[in-house]
Amino acid sequence: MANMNSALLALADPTRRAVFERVARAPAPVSDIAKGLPVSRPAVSQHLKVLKEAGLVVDHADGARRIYRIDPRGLGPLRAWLDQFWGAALDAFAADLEAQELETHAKDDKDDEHD
Amino acid sequence: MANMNSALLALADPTRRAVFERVARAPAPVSDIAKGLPVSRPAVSQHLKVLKEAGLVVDHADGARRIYRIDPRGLGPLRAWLDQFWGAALDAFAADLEAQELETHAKDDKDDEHD
DNA sequence: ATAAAATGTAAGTTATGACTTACGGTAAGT
DNA sequence: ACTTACCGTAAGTCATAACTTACATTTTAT
Repeated sequence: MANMNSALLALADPTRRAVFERVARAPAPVSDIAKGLPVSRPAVSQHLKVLKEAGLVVDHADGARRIYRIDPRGLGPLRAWLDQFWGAALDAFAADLEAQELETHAKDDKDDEHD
Repeated sequence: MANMNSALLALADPTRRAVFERVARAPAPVSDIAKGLPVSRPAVSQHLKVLKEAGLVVDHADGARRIYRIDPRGLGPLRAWLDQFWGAALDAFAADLEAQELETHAKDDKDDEHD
């Protein structure tokens, strides 16, 4: 998949996000990742599978172990989606909100309005 | 709340993300938002409540209606969290991955992983 | 005053997913 | 060859959350 939807779904779970952040700090085998987490090793394997299918991590064999590392490119679609609302929308929001609040106040304080 | 976790949780659901995108296009009352979606109006109300608690939308009364509009500032923590991995990590990833693949090739050519 | 419109919430149902233990397969050590 | 370590997956349990209908509240219109 590796689209914005799968990345969002993957990162929404706190445990899985902890796995992602751990892998982001340094590449590590599954057992090491599970060491610092309050869930079992198979649970970590399942989380890594979801992260991998979302394009957020990559793995490679190292003997009997599998080393997982972050793939920051998987965050690209999500970041692009966010930027849709971040730039111009932020400025527009401030102006719109202010104008809207002025209207609301004018309606609320109708006993105090003049002109 | 209005932290990164709540924003991520809120935007992970496709229906709720559709509500968010609809509100982002233009402020609208609940009924109008529900018009273009395949779920009931109360469902939209519940989604809007989650989005509001995550700081992603704001609402104000307009007679018997409530107008919802996007609050792009709610995306701030999420964006900041993403940038943790986006900048330097992206460059480091390319170099690390290349080096790692060289090691893998040098040791053995049994790489069977692909997207 | 009554009715209608717009919305939020309560209650109940159901699907999904996060977790566990158990098991099978592969690689390394003795 | 046998044992140990590392890992992925299957099966089953359980909590959560997304949805529905029903109801209560507030505002507007007749």
